Parts: sequence; C-alpha cells; structure tokens
Amino acid sequence: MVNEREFLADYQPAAYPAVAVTVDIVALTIRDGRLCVLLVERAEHPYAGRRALPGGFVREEALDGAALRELNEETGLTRVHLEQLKTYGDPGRDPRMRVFSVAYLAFAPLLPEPEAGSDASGAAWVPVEQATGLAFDHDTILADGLDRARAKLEYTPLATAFAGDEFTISELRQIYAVVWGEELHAGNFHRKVLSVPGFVESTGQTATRGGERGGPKPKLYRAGDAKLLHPALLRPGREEDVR
Amino acid sequence: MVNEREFLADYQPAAYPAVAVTVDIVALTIRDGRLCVLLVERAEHPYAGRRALPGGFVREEALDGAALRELNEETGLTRVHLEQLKTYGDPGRDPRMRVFSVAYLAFAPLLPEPEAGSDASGAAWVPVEQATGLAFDHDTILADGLDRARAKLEYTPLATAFAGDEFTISELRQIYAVVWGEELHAGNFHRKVLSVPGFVESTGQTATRGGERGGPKPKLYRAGDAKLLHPALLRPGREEDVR
DNA sequence: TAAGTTATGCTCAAGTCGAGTTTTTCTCAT
DNA sequence: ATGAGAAAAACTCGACTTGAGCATAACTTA
Repeated sequence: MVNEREFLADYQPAAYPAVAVTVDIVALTIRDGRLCVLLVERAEHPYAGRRALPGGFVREEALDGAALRELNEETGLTRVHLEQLKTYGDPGRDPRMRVFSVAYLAFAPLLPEPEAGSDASGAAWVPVEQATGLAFDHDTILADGLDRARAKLEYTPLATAFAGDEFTISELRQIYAVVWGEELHAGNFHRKVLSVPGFVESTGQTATRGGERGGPKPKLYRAGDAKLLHPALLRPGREEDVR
Repeated sequence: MVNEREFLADYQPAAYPAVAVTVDIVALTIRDGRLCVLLVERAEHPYAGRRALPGGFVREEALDGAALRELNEETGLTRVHLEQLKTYGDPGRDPRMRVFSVAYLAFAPLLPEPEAGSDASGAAWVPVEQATGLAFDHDTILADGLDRARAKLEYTPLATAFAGDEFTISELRQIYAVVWGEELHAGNFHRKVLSVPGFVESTGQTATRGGERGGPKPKLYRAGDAKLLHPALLRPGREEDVR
C-alpha cells in the first residue's frame, strides 16, 4: 500500500492541488533600547491593511537566497545574520490556496535605515510588544522567532550581530537585557563575557567619551571568532524550568 | 517596485512553475547498541534502487500530521517524538520539479518492529555510519538531523524517548554514549541525572536481575515531567569550541 | 566458590555563579 | 569649580557544579 501511494505521488504530482511556497522574515533589531521587528502593511487581500511580516513567493532560487532578497528589498540590508526558523503549512493558513511559508530569522545591527524606502509598502520597525494582530499566522511565527532569538543569545555570540563593528561590554549587556527583558548584573556579565573564549576580542581602543550620564571611557571590543559560547551565558530566573 | 512584485506574486500564483512539498523523516532508534536511522529503498526514478529517508508528498493535512502519517506507514509507530528539523528547497535537488522538503526528526524507542512490513518498500533500520550515498540531498538532511539530535540530548530529556517506559540509569547512559559516540563517567552521570529536577522519577522498583555480566539489580526509573534539563548535561570534550 | 562486572555513593580539587563591594573615571547640574 | 550621581572594571566570598577517582556491595558467569 505504501508503494502504491508512493507510486502515485511520484508520478502524478500534477494531480495534487496547486501549492505555493513563500518565505517570511522575522527581522529583529534594537532601536531606542527596545526590541523591534520589521513589519509591512498589506495593501491587498487577504488581510488588506493588516500588518504582516515581510516576505514573498520563492522564485527559482535557494530558500536562503529568497529570504535575503526579500529582506534586502525591504531594508536594503545585505550583510545580516539570517537563519531558517521553521516552516508553517497548516491548510487554511492562507485563504487563497495552500501556502507553505518557510520562516527566517534575521538579526540586524542598529538601524541601518530608520524606515524602508519610506515610500509604498510602509515597512517599519515596530517594538515587538506592539506587534500583535498580524496577518495570517504571523503572530505565531513572530512568537516562535522571539523564542529562538532569546534562546540563541544564550549559547551563541549572536548578540554581537545586533551591535556595530565595535562595541562596549555595556552595550552588549544592554542587548541581552533588551532581548531577554531583564537586567543583568553588570559585574558578572563583564567577567563572563571576557572569560568565554572567542566571544569578544579587544580592539585596544576606548570610547571617546564616557556614558551619557557619567562613568569612565569604556574599552571597545569587536566580535570574536567563536560560533558557540562555552560555557553558555545562561538566562537568569529559569530556576523553575519549563515543565 | 516592491509593490509591483508583491502584487504580481499575490494575484498570479499560477504563473509560477509548479512546486511540490514533501516531508522527509530522519527517524532514529538504537538497536544493538548502535544508532540507527530508518531508510527505504527507492523503487522508482529518480534514484531508483538508492536508499532514501522515508517521506512523501504532503496532502490536505498539517505538516506535522503528514510526517506522522508517513512514519506510521513505514513503521506502524504512532507515539513517537516528532519535531520539525529544517526545510530544504534548493532548485535542482529533485530532477523532476521544484520540490521543497520539510524534514522531520523522530526518536523511536527501542525497535517497535525489527523491519517494516517486511514486504515491499524494504524499510530498514541502518546504522548511521553505514547510511551514506542516499538519494537526493538526504545525506545532508541526515547529517543535520544527527547534529540536532546530539545537541538536543544536552538540554532536553529527549534521551528518554529512546528508552522504554521504564529504564535504568545505565540504559539511559548507554543511549547518551551511543548517540554521542563516547563513553560517559558512570558515577558522574548517575549523580547528574538524579540531580536535574524532572529528568527522571523513580518507580520504586528494581530490575528483576542484574546486568548481563554481573552487578546488583539496578533501580528503575521513568521519564520525568521536565521539558528542559537545567542545568544541562554537557557533552564532554567540547573544550576547544566550534570556531 | 572465585573472578569479573556493575550500580550507587563518596571525596576532593578546580571551576563557575550570583550577589555584593570597591575604586576610579566620567558627565551633568549647580 | 565642584559635588552628586553613574558607570566601567576589578575583586571577594560563599554556594554550587564538575570531572576524576575511589569504595562498597550486589550480582553474574565460569
């Protein structure tokens, strides 16, 4: 019976209803100390007028390429960290037809451009807590993306993708604080970051001035060559683990 | 320009070349102390005669449902841990047409059935080190699945999905050893497993007899209610981290 | 009954973590 | 200019966690 099915499936693909594959992108950045996601406003039905994650149909290109192209079209960004998140394909998630969406997660350094072309589509960076009521199942996709982003900060040096080429330990700590939504002990964070091999490397320079509200000139660092943090930087307050 | 493209994409999906979506499953189990993956032999072109991961076209069903159905068709398994792995969609990965494959990772307890129906398709559990030269890009998918499985053992109680309902700490340790490919310190493993909240819970029973080659009757445990291990069970020998 | 194997627990030194403190260098407002 | 407040960086200390070994007792097979 399995063979019959396979046979049919292999040789009569046209017998199946038409399907489409899109990529949708959860692009995150930090603006004004807040975690923001890139959203577009839909001009067409379905969900006309609703905000949605940027994305579009996959052409004759690789999936990663499609995601990069879409993101570039909306933001002009080209050198971003992009990784596949998950694929969503429930029947009915798009009222037009069966649409499978391969979601991607992107980490953008501090605002490459405030707004997209400022023209048409109205792409905008929206604080994640205000990004609700999105089109399709994009609320779910965004939630999954945030979960993944928060988890990845723990064991990868991904936070450096949110920072510029050079950054201070405090700036890095602020990134963690904003993404995780909780303050971190400055001293311990400092010790930890410097002790994890390959996380950051010193530039030998210091910032030209201290913080906004005082303090000495901090040293500058750039991202190291580690792909994984070991030991990991664990999120505080996870004692009573997810059961 | 972006709008034009979106407009076209939204309203003329039929203008795009036909695409298909399949699920492919990396189903892992442990047989005779070896990590094995479920493979089928392809009867049809392309790659006729080559071994491949089990899978098939997605019907009018959810992706998770399609994966479960395919796995069930091959093994009869119904209560397995199944999770989405990654989606593969390079143009040309299937010579017939544009095929996107949503790969799933499954963890099966010790051999539900030695072989599939033993009839047709010739589904078989193959030691992973012998599972090479697979059809399509299945070598890559398998490698990604193994990476994911090994990583997940560290911070989730997934290893219990490889064990039966009741198991001994030593059996659990063997699962880790087989999947990771390295022996673990018995005493430390024992201490660690019992100290992580929710990992395992005692049944109060002990096995009816000791090990094959001697030793006291071990206590029996069942899986606990934790979804994440905290602190994690780190793989040894990862000092010089992935750079 | 002897020899070998295993489950389980204990010890100890090294390492890590969270929390708090100290010193010093800045910025800002007076 | 000067004092108050803030932040960078470094240090301390006690509580845990880890890796490596050792110890003991309970079993199996020969």
